[in-house]
Amino acid sequence: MVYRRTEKTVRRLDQRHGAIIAAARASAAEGGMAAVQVAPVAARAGIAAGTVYRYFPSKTDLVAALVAAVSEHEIGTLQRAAEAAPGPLSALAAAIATFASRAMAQRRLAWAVIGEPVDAQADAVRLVYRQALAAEFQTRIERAIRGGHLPAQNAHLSAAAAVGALLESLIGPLASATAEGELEPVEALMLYVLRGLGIPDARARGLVVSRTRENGGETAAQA
Amino acid sequence: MVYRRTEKTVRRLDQRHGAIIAAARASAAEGGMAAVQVAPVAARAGIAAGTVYRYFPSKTDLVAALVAAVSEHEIGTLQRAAEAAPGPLSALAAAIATFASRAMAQRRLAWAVIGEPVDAQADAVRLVYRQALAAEFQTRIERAIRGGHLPAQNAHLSAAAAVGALLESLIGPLASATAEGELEPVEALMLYVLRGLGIPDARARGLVVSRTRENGGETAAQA
DNA sequence: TTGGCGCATGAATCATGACTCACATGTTGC
DNA sequence: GCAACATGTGAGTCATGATTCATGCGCCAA
Repeated sequence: MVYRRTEKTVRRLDQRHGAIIAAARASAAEGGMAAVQVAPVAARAGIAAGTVYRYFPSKTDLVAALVAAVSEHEIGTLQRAAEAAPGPLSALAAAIATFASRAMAQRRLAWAVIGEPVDAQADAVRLVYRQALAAEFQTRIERAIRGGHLPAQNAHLSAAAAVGALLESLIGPLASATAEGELEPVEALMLYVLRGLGIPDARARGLVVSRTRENGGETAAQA
Repeated sequence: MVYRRTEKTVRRLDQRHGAIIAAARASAAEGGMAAVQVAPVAARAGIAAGTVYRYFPSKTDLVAALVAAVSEHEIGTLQRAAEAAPGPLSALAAAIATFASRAMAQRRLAWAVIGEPVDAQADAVRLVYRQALAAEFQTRIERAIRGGHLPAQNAHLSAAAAVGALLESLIGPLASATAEGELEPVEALMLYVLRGLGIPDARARGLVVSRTRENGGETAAQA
């Protein structure tokens, strides 16, 4: 054989792969999933349209990669926040708060990745993330129930309802009134969600505190 | 002039107009909004594709008409259910229960009309319905707060959160586990939503009762 | 340096599905 | 029955945007 990828080449290819996802991410953050089109993304990444297909077999795969990248990053952040909390209940609250404030900080991107419509293929990937998110909540709800911190309930349903409440009121179409990055709604919503789970006095217990922008920042980080 | 629409003709045209919407509705109920395509809808209505354009200037208008028809019907039903209730709180509960059980009975259609993505144009119409729904809840929440039945809260946000919780856990993508038409989740979810609004003991107060299929039926009714 | 292969290019091709329009068929009023 | 107009038809046109591919360039190893 007369050709083998050199270290340098591999790095360049990897970097380009990342650049394409970053470009897709930027497009999504700007104009939602509808703006994630092959030609514009390629232009943004500084390459030709055809080149995209050297890295992703189809646009669907590109979207899937984008969703996966953002998702993994977000869920990881959320898990770390929860694990740092002292008890099961505050872990749950931390998970919710982290998701909510980060979603608010990047409304458009968050909605594109988790809420907006796409084709059936890509939707499957999105579903995985949505489920992972709900599963994360569900696990912590169950743990809190076992610890006697929450009343008995259908944890699966409650988790789904919490996800829905978060999405709809913070980043979904009904949320259009509040500005991107605003944080007051996050507090009000947390009180709602925690009450729904069975904690009538979350604020008194210190589970919800006025926050400025603890986790809301980190705008341009790559997953 | 030698031609004027006769009563009979007007009726026939109106009926065909309705038939097109019904066909669109059937398509949506079967395969979601993506299945609402001009040619199939026309075939279903027993007419040629071009004829659709004698009744609707564009597909977007057809979708808008479909959404409006379903929405008005649903919101009307919901309002009547609420008004029949004895007090503000049970009116709120009735509105939620009605929406939830009817949505469950027609999951796919409900999701298509209110949740699924479409083009920007049609999305505006959908948003109107979604907002009307949230507004309905919001009004009743505010009324209950004024009556001292609910703690003070951001009614707008709470309404949006309730809508989100309902959509997500009953008919949204995370709901896939439960079968269409099933009603147990409705009860569990109502407890969640009412707790979120500040009613920890909805069942004890008789606001949530085991129901078989009070409002869930009415499958094929036209709006 | 050079043969050989991978990589990049972007104009051309394809697929999908809304929309048009020249023509056919009905309807109305006389 | 007929002129005049409305309504229905569906094959063809168009727009959009993903995907392909013939071509050229650059990197690799001997």
